[in-house]
Amino acid sequence: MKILIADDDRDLLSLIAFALTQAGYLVLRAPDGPTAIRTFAAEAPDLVVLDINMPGASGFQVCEAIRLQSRVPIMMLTVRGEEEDLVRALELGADDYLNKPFSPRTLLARIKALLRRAGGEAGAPLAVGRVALDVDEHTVRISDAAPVRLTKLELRLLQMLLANAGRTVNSDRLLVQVWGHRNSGDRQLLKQLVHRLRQKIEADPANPVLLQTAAGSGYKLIVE
Amino acid sequence: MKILIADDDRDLLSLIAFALTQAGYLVLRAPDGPTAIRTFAAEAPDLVVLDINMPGASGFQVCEAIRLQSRVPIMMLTVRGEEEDLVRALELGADDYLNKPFSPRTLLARIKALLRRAGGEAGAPLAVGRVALDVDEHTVRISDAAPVRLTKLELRLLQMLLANAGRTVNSDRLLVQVWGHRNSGDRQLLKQLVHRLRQKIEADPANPVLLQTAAGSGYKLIVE
DNA sequence: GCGTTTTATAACCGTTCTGTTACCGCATGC
DNA sequence: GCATGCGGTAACAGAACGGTTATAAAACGC
Repeated sequence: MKILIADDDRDLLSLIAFALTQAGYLVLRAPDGPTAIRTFAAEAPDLVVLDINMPGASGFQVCEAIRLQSRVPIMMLTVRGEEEDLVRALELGADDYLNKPFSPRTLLARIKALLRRAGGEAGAPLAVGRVALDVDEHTVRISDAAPVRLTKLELRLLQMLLANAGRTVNSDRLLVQVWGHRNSGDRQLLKQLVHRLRQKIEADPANPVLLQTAAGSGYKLIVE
Repeated sequence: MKILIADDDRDLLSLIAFALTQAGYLVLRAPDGPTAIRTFAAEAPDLVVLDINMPGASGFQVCEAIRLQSRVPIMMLTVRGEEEDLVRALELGADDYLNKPFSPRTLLARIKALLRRAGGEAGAPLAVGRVALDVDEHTVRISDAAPVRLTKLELRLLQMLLANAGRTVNSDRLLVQVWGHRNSGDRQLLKQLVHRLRQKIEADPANPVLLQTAAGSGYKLIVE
């Protein structure tokens, strides 16, 4: 589980990072808004914690930017009493908020709750239906077949599709989440990667059952 | 074995340093928090002893800073009665504590115990399956073969793998845990170390059975 | 001090992965 | 018809990766 934390208070950032690392999460840090947006695109974390006051781009702007491309759970850090900020954050699509100051313990509890609510808090093997992904080992297992080894990019793509299992994921979003920086013109990369992934996970790659094309928009993973 | 001691009481520092040097350890001293953090980064000691009250940065802060990059054993020196401090220290990831005042003999005993159990991350046994690691002697024994001498780094790597026996350990994590500070670009170090370790513990180093490669992610130890 | 061991750095090689280019088939629309 | 856009496939070259060897630098033991 990857968690992105954006806060310009270095001490607080360290404290939070430490607490979450201890709890077994992989922590990504961002000291300001632009970095947060870039890191989000590059790493596709499973949850985002945003401070509202940050240099470069406020938590609001970051929240908005992220919501354009993802439904990842977002937690906002607010200052007690600033009711207006809170309302605005929730309107922009934040999922939860926490008043400063708070204890790491509280944050951890809320994060766990949020992840649970977001669906499938799984530790190592991320399994949905017939698809079981082992991120550590870089392998997938389809139904009861032998595990197949995946490359870094294949793994990322499958992670993204699995996180949105059953729903179509936009090609542009996949490009951003898998490669992190590419412009949307680079469709060929995705085409190739899908093709290579199908060779590995489909019984009949020419007639895909799991990884289906949504013509004109993107791809989706069928796991029933 | 390098031990870093951080304490602003010069007399106590000298006493401890003397006792540990006599016992055969290499002692690094730090009179304050920032120095401790800097020395840790530069020297990557095998154990850290921290006083809680120090100028510059408290033992808590130093502990936190170290834990962000390493799982090195940390012992905290506390004042009897300050229960809260103790709890906080352990929460921050300290491994043991000692109430002041204490005798050098007691400290030495506790340090030895800490170093002994430092191998396995959650107190894992030093012997798993066919691999038996003797941290004190710097040796491994595979099945019933003769014990093999290991260097410090080889030992550290094997400790980390053994602590996660059967599971893949990420290359970046290994770099951090074995060297303590390296950036992830330094793959060559790990490559070399794995190679040297295989020469020592594998029956056929060209076809490793115990220390296997997980392509794209890291290495794992197979102990069945 | 000296020689030995250990660790770091560099270079080379084969394999795998990734990005690129090209081509094919198909549907759409003029 | 033909041009165009889109998705799938094939082929290839450069990059990245892991293993190996060699050599330099640092640490260690005496």
